[in-house]
Amino acid sequence: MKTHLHALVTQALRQLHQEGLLPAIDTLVIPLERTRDRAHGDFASSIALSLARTARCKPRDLAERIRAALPASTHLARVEIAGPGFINFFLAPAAYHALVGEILAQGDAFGRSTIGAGQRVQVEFVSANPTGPLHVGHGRGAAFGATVANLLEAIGCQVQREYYVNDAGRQMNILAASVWLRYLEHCGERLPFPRNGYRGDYVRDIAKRLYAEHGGAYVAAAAEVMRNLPADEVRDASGERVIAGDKEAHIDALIERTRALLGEPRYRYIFELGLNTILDDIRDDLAEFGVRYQEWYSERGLAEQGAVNRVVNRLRDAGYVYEQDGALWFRSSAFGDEKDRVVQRENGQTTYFASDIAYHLEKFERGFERVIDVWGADHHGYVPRVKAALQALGADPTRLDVLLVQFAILYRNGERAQMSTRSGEFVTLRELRQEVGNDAARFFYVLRKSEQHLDFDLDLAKSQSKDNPVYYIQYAHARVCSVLRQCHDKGITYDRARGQAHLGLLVEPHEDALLVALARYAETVETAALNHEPHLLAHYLRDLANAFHTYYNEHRVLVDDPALRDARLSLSLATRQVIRNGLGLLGVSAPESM
RNA sequence: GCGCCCGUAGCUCAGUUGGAUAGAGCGUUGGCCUCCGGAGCCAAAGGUCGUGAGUUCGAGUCUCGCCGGGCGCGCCA
Repeated sequence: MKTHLHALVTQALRQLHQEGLLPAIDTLVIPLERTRDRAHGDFASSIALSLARTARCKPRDLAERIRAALPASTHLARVEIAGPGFINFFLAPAAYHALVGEILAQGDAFGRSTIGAGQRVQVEFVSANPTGPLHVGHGRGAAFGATVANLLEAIGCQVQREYYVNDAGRQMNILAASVWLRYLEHCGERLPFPRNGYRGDYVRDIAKRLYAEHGGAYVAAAAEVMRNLPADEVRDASGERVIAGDKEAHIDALIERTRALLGEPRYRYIFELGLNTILDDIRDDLAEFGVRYQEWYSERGLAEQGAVNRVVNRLRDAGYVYEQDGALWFRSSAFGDEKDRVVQRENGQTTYFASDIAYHLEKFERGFERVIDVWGADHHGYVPRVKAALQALGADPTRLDVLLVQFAILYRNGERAQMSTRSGEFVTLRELRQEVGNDAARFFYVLRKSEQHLDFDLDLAKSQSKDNPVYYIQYAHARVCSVLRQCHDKGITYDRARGQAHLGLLVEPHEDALLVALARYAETVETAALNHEPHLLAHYLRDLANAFHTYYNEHRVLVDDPALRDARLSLSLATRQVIRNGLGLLGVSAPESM
C-alpha cells in the first residue's frame, strides 16, 4: 500500500519536473508515513514542505500542484492538503478489504517480503565462552539475535545464524584445570582452589562424571600439584585480601603443572570432556529456548587451519605490524582506533583479538554481503579495533554491523533480584526459563531497544493477566480460536467467500481501527528488520491485540446476519493470522486456548 | 581524564529517522458482564521531553556546552 502511494507521488513529482517547476527528483527521498491522527487520513507526506524553497513556491500551493498531478488510483478515496502543506492520503475502503483477503490467502507467509532480495546475511550471536552455563545476560542476546535473524529472513534475506565457539585459548585451559582440581578433591586430595578457577557447581559435576567413568586413573598427589607454584591471591570470607599473590601467574603455572603431570593425551581428554559437556548444555539450553543455529564455528579450527597466523602475516606484509617490548602490535590507530593493539604476545601466543580478526575476515570470504555481530554492550570498546583490522586487510568495515545489547536486570517483588547465589555466578538462562516460561522470556527480552538497560520484572512475566503483554497478545489469539469453536458448537458454518464479499459491512470505527492496525503489520516487520529493532514488533503486537480486544468487547462477531457475521469472522481470522505470524517471528507460541 | 550509550507522566518505556495537539502499560480514581472467554473494555487525573544555547518553515528527534546515570579504556577473553 505504502509502496503504491510512493509510486503515485513519484510520478506526480516527475511530471512537475517536466513542467519545469521542480529540479530533478531522482535522488530525492520522499517522506511518506502513517499519520498519528486518523483525521489526517492514512498516510501523509511532508514533501511539499521540504521542496517549497527550491520550487520557490508556497508549501500549500506546491502541495496543491502535486495533488493535481497525482495519477488516479482506485485505492485512494481522496487526498487533502492540510496544515502548513501536508498532503494527506485517505485510502479507499476497498484497499483494506483487499488486505483481509490477502492475509487469509497468504496465511503464514503474510507479512513476508522480498526487499531483502536474497542478500546473504550472517547473524552471529550469543557466542559465550563454553566455560559455564548461559546466564540471563546471554539470554537477552539469544532472544535479540534470534529475532533479528527471523526478521531479516522475513524480508527476504538469506540468513545464516552462527555461534562462534571460543574453544581455544587460556580460558578453556583454566576450565580444564578447574575440572581436574575438583576431580582430585573428589578423590580425597586436599588442595586450595585457585582464585581464578571456575567455581561453579557444574565443574564439580563434570569432575564427578570423570571419576564415575574412569575412577582414579587421573589422580596425582596434591603435594605434586602444588609444589613450587607462584603464590595465589587469597581472600578471606569477607573479601579481605590475606595473601597478595599473583593470581594470573598462579593459574598459568597451575595449567602447566596440570599438563605436565597428566601428559598431553590425558590432559586433552579432560579438556574435551569439559568443553563438550558445557557446549552440549548450551546447545540444549538454546534449542529449548527456540534458538537454532546453522553453524557452530570453532575458534580452534580457525587456528588449526593457520588462519590466525596467516592474518598476522598479511597485516605485517601490509606494513601495519611492528614489534615492541617483544610483542607484535597492529597499528589500529592508523584506522581510527584509540591506540595500537597487541596481536601476538611476548610469549609467542596470538591474542584473542588476532583470532577475531581472522574470524571476521573469514566471514567476508565466505561471501556474506552483510555481517551482523550481537555483542554485550560491555564490549563496545572492541568495535573500532575490529573494524580497523578489516579495513587494513582491504575489507569494507561498513559491511559489519555490531549490535550492542545492554544488561538485563531481574526484579522480584519490586526489588532487584540477587544476581549471585553462592559462587558469584549469575542466574542462569535455564533458571529464568523455568521460572517464567520460554514465551515470556523471549518476549520480555525484546521488549526494549537493545542498547537500553532492561528491567525484567519476573512477577509480571509470570502473571496471567492483561498486565502481562505476552498473555494479553496470546489471549487475543485464543479468543478468535474460541469464537471458531463457538461456531462449531452452534452449527454455524463460516463462508470465507461470503465474508470477503461483504467486508463493506465493516463500518464501525473499531473495525476501521483494527483494519488499520492489520495494515501496519508488513510495514512494522520491514522497519524492525531494516533497523534491527525487534521491540517495534513487540509493541506493534500489543497495539494490535488491544485493537482487537476493544473491538471484541464492543461488538458481537457471531450475529444472526450471515453476511455481517462472515465479514466479522474474516476480520477476526485475519487478526489471528497476523498475531500468529508476528509472535512466530518473536519465537513466542500462539496458543489456541489458554 | 578520554571514548561510547542513556536522561520523555509517580514507575517501566514507545515516539514511524526533522513534521500537525508528545503516546502506551503499570499505579491512582471512577465506570462496564441476562451477551461469542471479565485472562477483557471505557473514562478521568498525571509533562518547562535533564538543562542552556544553536541549526530552520518546524526540534523529544540534528550540533555544541553543562548536569546526572551506566559501560569501556590489559601482551584477559
